[in-house]
Order: sequence, then structure tokens, then C-alpha cells
Amino acid sequence: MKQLKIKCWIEEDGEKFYGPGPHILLKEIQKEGSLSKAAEKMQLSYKKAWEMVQRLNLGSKHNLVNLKKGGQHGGGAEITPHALQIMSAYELLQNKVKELINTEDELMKVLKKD
Amino acid sequence: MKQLKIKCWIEEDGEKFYGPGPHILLKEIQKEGSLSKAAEKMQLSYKKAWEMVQRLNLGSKHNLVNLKKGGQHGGGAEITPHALQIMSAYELLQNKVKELINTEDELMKVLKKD
DNA sequence: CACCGATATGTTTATAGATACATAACGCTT
DNA sequence: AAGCGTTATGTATCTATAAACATATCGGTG
Repeated sequence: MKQLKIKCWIEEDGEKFYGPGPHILLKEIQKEGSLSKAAEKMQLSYKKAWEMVQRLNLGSKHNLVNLKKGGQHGGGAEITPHALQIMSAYELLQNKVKELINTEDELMKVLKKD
Repeated sequence: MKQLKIKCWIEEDGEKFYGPGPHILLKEIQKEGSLSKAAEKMQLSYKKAWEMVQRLNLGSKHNLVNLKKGGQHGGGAEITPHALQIMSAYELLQNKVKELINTEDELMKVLKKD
């Protein structure tokens, strides 16, 4: 059965800044308090997760994630209030987009004949 | 400056069937009447364009493109009425989606501080 | 001060995708 | 039957991305 999919993301000068991947990563960091654990949950290598965080932090005036190394539990990761703003605005947009394709699916009607 | 981008496509069993690439290809075929010329216009190799057409035709009960080889002008390509239906429904959806992100861009407001 | 768990980063290897090149097949026209 | 332009398809190479592996760094704790 054919499915209609949709994706939205933010880019700057042609390079991706924020999209589904980083969004899930931020949510996992929020839950876990750790970048390595968040990466594991996402089936993502730690390195790629770390690079994502770099892109997010360097591509914005204010950090989205604060990383701490060493200390009591070896370190940790936490998202900033700025990240929270982006995350909730992104989810809001996603919901509106999903609602749109569920109600106005002329394209799916055409494809149902397939 | 950060930009909000959005893309929609149709897939079946995880493999892409119709999206921006095939859509442009069909439009070029419609204009040119030739797969090789359409591919050239899109900066696409003939081979990839041909494979796209294969996916479109094999992934649907009815062909989206009819290819003819040999003959007066060496051959040619033309899109079917079924393709026209999909194309216009796809553009309709695209327009609605674009309208949505232009009017409801809470996410961009958050990012303007960057 | 050695240990631990997490962050930080480089190097190598493997895989997939794109690109380039080459050539066959077709059928109308002359 | 030779020529032409287009479709049809295989192969080899290059390239960019992902995966795997290795190791360094930090700072609180016992």
C-alpha cells in the first residue's frame, strides 16, 4: 500500500541545520541526560550524534545542548531553553502538516486505483 | 539566513515511488517528448532517468510514461493520462503545503533570533 | 592518585551511490 | 540496406557517506 510522506527541516546556505534526526536526538538527550545513551537509543553512533550536536550549537548563536565531561557520573548532556523553543515549534508545525495531508489527500485518492 | 524547507513524496514498502525528482522528470518529458532530452534538461544521466521511469511504470498498474524506440525520429517518450492526474494532484498538495508554512511559521519566528 | 563513566577526536575500512564510458537494439527514412 | 536519433543495458571507476575501531581527555569519588 502506498503512503504519503512528508518531511520539513531548516537549512542555511544549503546545509541542513534542524530536521527529524536532530529533533529526535534532542528529545532523547532530554530524557537520558547523556549524549552516548541518547545515541544508543537512536541506533546512532556516538560520533555522529556528537557531530549533530556540534552542528546545532555552532549553527546558532545560543547552544542547543550543553555538554559536560568528567565529574561524578563521567559527564552528561542537557538541552537549553532555546532548544526547547525550537523543539515545540517544530512539533507544532509537524502536527499541522500531518493534519493537512490527512484531510486533503486528493493525491491518495488518485493512487488508490493502483 | 535560515530557510524552512518541506518535501512530500509517495512510497510503498519503504521504497520511493513518486517525489520531486520524478515530478520534474514527467514535466520535462511532457515538454520535450523525449526521455534523453528531458534528462539533459534536468542535468540527469539518461540512465538514471530511464531507471526512474522504470520505477514509475512498474510500481503502478498503469504506465505513467510510454516509451517508443526506433522510427522516424529515433523514438520518443510521452506521459499518460494517469500521470497527468498524479502530477496535478501532487502540485495541488505542494501548493497547500507551501501556503501552510508561509502563514504558520512559528518556527521561523523562533529562529529569527539566531 | 588510580578508577570510572562520559565526552572528544582521529584513523581506517566498508558500503552505497553517482559518474563515466561503451555498446546494442529498434524502426522509419532515403 | 545504410543512416539517424532515441531507447536500452552492461561495466568499470570514482566519490561521498557510513561504520568500525582505537584512544585521548576530563573531573569527581573512594
